[in-house]
Amino acid sequence: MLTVNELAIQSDAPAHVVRYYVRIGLIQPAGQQENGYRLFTSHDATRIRFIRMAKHLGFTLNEIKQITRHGDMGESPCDDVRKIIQHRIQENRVKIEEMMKLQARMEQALEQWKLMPNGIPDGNSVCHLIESIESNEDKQPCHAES
Amino acid sequence: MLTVNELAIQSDAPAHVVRYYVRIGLIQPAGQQENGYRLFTSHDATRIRFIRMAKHLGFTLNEIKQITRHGDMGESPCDDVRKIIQHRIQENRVKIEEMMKLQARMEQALEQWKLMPNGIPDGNSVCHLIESIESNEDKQPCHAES
DNA sequence: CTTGACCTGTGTGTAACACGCAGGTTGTAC
DNA sequence: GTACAACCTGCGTGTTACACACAGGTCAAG
Repeated sequence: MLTVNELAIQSDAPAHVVRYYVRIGLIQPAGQQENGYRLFTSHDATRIRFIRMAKHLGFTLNEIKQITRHGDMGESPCDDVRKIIQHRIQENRVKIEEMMKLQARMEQALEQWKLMPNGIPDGNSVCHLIESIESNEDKQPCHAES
Repeated sequence: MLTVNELAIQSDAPAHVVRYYVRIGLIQPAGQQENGYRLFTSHDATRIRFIRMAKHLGFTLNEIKQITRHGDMGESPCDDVRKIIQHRIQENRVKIEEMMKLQARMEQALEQWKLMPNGIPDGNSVCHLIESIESNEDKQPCHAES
């Protein structure tokens, strides 16, 4: 039987992360010491390593919870796993594109600002650097911000 | 004097976003109706448009708060603005790289799983698809997850 | 016995909203 | 003049995956 800290070492995860996983019900302690300390088995270390691998692959903790729940009930989670990651690939592609657009905007702004002096704000303007950018992008009615 | 909804229309931002900005103190109502409805001026509409522009450039709301605070005290925020965006460009570059690595991991996993059947979990394994990935990456002691 | 280092569970903070609630307001139909 | 529906109000809470703080418990050294 392992305490939180021992489990953290066994599973190669920070102790506060182990506590968090316990708190949200991703892992359950097998028992309890008389002083309230939670006790775990080496099976939980395996479980935590699984969680970390799944996270590394882009699964959220909620999805991992569903997957382990399925697993614990003897059902195969593999179909869900395939579906989720397909969806996540699409999502991520969009996010990356947005972040690259943001990157371009930021770099362009910084370049443009090199030639501009610092201004002192008045009632009409807060920061003329930022205000000088605005309508470079075409404004469609959709909301496509980061 | 404008109500929240009118201000939202004037500034081209969703009303719930306007309410949020009020809540965190990014904008303050100029007055109040006797029924508790908050009232704003057209100056606040300009302020909100500024906030949205700054956000579009990658500034966080906290940073924008600092910037507007500086501006309201008559100090030039321009130096901070330049520094922040330089830092943000570095940060964002790292994030994009991480997300592209994640993308590669996900795509590679999905490809690899095409040849694998769905398994039924037993006591040792939750999902053999996920477990089949693990040690492709070299494990450095640093934590380089998303 | 006391000191100090470490460990424990739990509460709260993070970013930027989204959503829901109970109640207030406005417009129209009757 | 009132009934009803649609809309609007402020505010509380939920979201993600932790990080940090806190007050107290535990253990070995001196």
